[in-house]
Amino acid sequence: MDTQHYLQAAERLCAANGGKLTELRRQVLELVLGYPGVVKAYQVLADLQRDRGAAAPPTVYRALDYLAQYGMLHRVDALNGYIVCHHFECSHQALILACEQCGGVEELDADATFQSLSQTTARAGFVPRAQSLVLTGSCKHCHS
Amino acid sequence: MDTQHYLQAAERLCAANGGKLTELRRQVLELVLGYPGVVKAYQVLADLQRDRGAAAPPTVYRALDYLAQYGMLHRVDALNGYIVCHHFECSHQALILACEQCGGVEELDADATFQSLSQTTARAGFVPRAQSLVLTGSCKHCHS
DNA sequence: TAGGTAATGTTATACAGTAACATCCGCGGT
DNA sequence: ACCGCGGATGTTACTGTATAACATTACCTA
Repeated sequence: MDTQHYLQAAERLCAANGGKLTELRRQVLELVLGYPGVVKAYQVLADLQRDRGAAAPPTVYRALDYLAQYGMLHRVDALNGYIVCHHFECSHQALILACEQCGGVEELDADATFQSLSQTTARAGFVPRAQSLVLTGSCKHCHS
Repeated sequence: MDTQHYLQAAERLCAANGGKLTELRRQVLELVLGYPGVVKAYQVLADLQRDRGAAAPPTVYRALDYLAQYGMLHRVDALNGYIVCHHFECSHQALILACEQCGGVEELDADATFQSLSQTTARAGFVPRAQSLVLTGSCKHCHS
């Protein structure tokens, strides 16, 4: 999916949730799209300051939170960063593989895994919130 | 396992890895043990300052890192905190269930789950590092 | 056009983590 | 006993991450 179609799909997703892909959100989404892997909030902030002259942390955090809330981005806790989700239109659970060596990130569909996890946690009476699972490790290019 | 036996086991674990459960590390471990769920580094720092008069962030982070390195604690990225592992003596993968409502944390053994995850990631050529998986959601006392 | 709501701007600050270097302390070798 | 070494801790200062609180704007609608 190229950037144009991606952004159109993002607009539809926002609209479907009663919101809008505002100029700021679109700009932030494009910035994150421009990075191959995980991006930090303050990197986006710096880019934003370069592009539009002024921006403060809340500005970028609000946009990132919004985009993550509806699945266009995934927050990667282990890395304090964000990655683009390239298939938010299909309902899915994401399994994010973050390489500790090269910083690269890959996303797998993990509906089946999530099912099996849910069964495990059900025995403890625990209901997991739909979310992204993150594994750190080494990717195929990096493991020695 | 009561605190006395737990600390003795911790001492053994440190020794087995060529280290020591120093006074500072023991103190930090006891502090974390005193909390029912997840604890933040700066909470431990405050406790430490109360108990011994002075302490700076590196002091507590070094101790926490050491304890987590050998499995006495687990770091919970999603919450920027740490929890005690009550069964570090059995080799295991931890599956941590963190309740978003009450802040409570439960830990399950997840060797089987980790196996299945590894199989999934192997198809992408990815080798996950042994680590703790964290799921957020709602525990049996809290889901409405 | 007044009033409400969502979004954004602004300031300040809280919270999290680490770099760099100084000091101490226990221990093996002589 | 003394030296020298390495691990652990202390200290200072800083960088990075995130949010609270409030002001302002933009836009829709009654």
